Amino acid sequence: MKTGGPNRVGSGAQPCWVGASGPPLGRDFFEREAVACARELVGAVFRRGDCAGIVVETEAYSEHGDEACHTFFRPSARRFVEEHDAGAAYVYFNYGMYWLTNVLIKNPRTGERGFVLLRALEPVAGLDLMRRRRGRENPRDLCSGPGKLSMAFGLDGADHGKSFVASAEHGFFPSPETSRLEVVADRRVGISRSRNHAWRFLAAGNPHVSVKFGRVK
DNA sequence: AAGAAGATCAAT
DNA sequence: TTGATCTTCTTG
Repeated sequence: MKTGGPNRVGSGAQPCWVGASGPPLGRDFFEREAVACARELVGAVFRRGDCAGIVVETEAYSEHGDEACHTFFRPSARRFVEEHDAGAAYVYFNYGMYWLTNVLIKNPRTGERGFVLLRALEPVAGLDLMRRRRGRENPRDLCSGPGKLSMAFGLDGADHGKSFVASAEHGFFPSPETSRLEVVADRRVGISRSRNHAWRFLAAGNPHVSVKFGRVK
């Protein structure tokens, strides 16, 4: 599919964007377990402004039984979980250089809470804007990592605390890819604690992931 | 006040 | 493999 801009298609109350096949994911999608949300977000379309991409890699972090989750060692993260609703953007600055983007997950029935880290997207709209923001040409260099995709989509501290439940500004949409893609689970990337959990989810064989399946040390 | 660690990236 | 770069949290 050739993409020049954010071609709005379809009609009616719910707009559909490039690659989207239905209404945006609502709050209830994020009111479940983080691991299930992370797995099922692979294949969805994320849109923000004129940019959009298919989610091809995510990671789940859980408040309980997971020492890699920020809530385990950051009081500010625990406060964030208390003060925000499911679907809120948790955007933080890492290594003094990059913003990383998460979605807050809260299950009101079980009380389980956690995050889904967006690790890689396959760009489908707004590529020229992404190229300008990233200073790179190759589509594979635009969103193939959590720092890269945040930069490509212009996500930063100003988005921290905003809701990712669909708005005029941004949202997640189901896409035909959701059912077409094969999703595989692997160990998470770049962490030192709780590395045993297979909570990284990838679109099998997709060239836009940050680290290929099986390549985590 | 100072130090260490950290969910990364790009160049060498 | 290494350097860049800085916020959050802990310790003294």
